[in-house]
Amino acid sequence: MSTQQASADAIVDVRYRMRHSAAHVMAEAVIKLFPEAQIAIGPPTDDGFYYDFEVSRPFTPEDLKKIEKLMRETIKADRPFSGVSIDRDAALERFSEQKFKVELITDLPDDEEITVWSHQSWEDLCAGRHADSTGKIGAFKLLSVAGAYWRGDENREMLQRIYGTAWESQEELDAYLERIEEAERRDHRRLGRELDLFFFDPIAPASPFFLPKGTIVLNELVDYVKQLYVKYGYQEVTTPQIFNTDLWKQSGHYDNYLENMYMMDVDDREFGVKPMNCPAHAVLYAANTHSYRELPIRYADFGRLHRYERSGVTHGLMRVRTFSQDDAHIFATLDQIAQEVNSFIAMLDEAYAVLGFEKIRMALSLRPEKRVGTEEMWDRAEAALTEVMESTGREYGAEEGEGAFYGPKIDFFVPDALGREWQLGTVQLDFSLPERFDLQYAAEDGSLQRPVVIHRAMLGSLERFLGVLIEHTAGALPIWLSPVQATLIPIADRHIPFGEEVVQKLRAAGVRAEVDTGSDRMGAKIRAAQVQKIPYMLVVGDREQEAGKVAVRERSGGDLGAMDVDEFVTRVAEEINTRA
RNA sequence: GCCAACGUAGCUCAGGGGUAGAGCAGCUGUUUCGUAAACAGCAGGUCACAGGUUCAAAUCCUGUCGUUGGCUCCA
Repeated sequence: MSTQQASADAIVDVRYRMRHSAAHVMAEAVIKLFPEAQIAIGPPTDDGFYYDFEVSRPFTPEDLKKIEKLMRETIKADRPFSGVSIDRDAALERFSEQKFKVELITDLPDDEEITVWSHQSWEDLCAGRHADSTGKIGAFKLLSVAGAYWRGDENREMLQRIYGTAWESQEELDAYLERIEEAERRDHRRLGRELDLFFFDPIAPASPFFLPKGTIVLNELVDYVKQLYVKYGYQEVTTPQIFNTDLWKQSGHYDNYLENMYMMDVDDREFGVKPMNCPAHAVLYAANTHSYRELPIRYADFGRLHRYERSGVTHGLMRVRTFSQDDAHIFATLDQIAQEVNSFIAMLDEAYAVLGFEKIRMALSLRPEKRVGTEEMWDRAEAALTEVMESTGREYGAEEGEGAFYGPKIDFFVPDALGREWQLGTVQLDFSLPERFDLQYAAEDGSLQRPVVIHRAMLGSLERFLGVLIEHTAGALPIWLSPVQATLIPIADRHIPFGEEVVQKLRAAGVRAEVDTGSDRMGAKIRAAQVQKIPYMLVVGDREQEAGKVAVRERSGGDLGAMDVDEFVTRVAEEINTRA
């Protein structure tokens, strides 16, 4: 282990202990104020801590202030932490008034050591790792109250969770709070409005309306994906939006996904709006006979999907009720799985590199308890995916039991501005769909064989992808995705005709450009363009007009000086075409 | 779906039982300006929706819808 790594781990450990200790001190304060409170658990988190309580009424902001005050007293008193091991009966006795602790103790395995950690004025059932004393807790702040189910089970008690954050020093705490504020400035919902990309209206809850500018971005993304599809051998198809429920019964969605579907009765028959493309692609495949020579067949579909999501789970563009994906289904032989997944990951890497996504987490999800298919199929499929993952030479997590019931999968996660992870890409093997739709191909020996289906999406939901992209770039999208790529800023009205000429040249070269003809001063026009994150601002005044040039300013603030109009047109068109 | 908070002009927000406010954006006029905000005027709201209390409700109460932060879910 490197020295650098060791010191990073040390910081993580110090923070873990400090935050874990802060949780204890907070519980002590809550019990002082609410003696009847039932306490649940209070662990440290990535940047803070929380503790769950069952109380007669929800906490108010005033309560948080009082709790903070009591916590400061305990921290100031600098009470030492110590842990002791006790036996089960003693533990049950000691926490007999605390039903959640009793439940925890009862559920601990027989050979598990039971410890109690105390900082003198308070003690808690706890596995430990604490600061030496309460004085080591540093700068902290209570952030919010939220409901949380006991043991994460929606059928159990709803508890009140208090979230807090704690850092070694006030400076660190301030820096953390500043990071949160910066993340809020990057919030895609806020930028989506400011940049005129999209908005939401209660008339269609959790369903975005894309304005012309937002639609340009989506279309550019799709155009790019289609370009990759040519290179990687995909065929685009177009399928219906609404299907008779016979399809959903055959695919299994009627039994397993009905609560997420929009259903309707027409002509005394029941129809469902598609939440996924796969059944339609199975119908497409089954419409013809297929030879092994044709495989793999890759059907791509940008069709719009609708999924009813429970109220309370939707979030801006990240989780919506209607969206489209760069979805495709690959019909292949078992032997082709590895190469197909490999090829998909190569394409995904290519796209993510172009889009500037670096922090990707990959997770391999393996067979769940409830599943279809034979053990041999699962063995082969998991082996194929594992082999592919290993061959990438990159880190990935293998998660037992997290696979879909129809096959194992690899998911690709990218964080948003606040560090919350969203699944974008996915590649999933499916043994169920080919069975349900009796899909076949003629093998080399003339026998009829069952293909495997690979579900895969690279960007995933285009809406979610755009949301993450906006947060990553703080709205300064790469030039090829920018709705307006260059804006002409005439210094006085007499320069507008020249500006229009330049814009015509830019547009002829495929550049999205416009003239700011308003009566604002140049400074205000520049500011407006900066706020809109337009990549290039082209100032034209007497000097430029006379010389047939434009004064080029980049949104980064860089001044490239005066350039010949043709030179700039060539340069910017090149930049756009290469997706630089 | 659950817990909580919030919903006032296009946006960001103030007001909090007695005739609806600001900034920005918009429109009009003046200004024609050299790299992040010229000046003036005008217009803009069933205070989410529906009930209730009251002489009087944006304000208090109830419900509904929506949004936000969590939880659960995420084939």
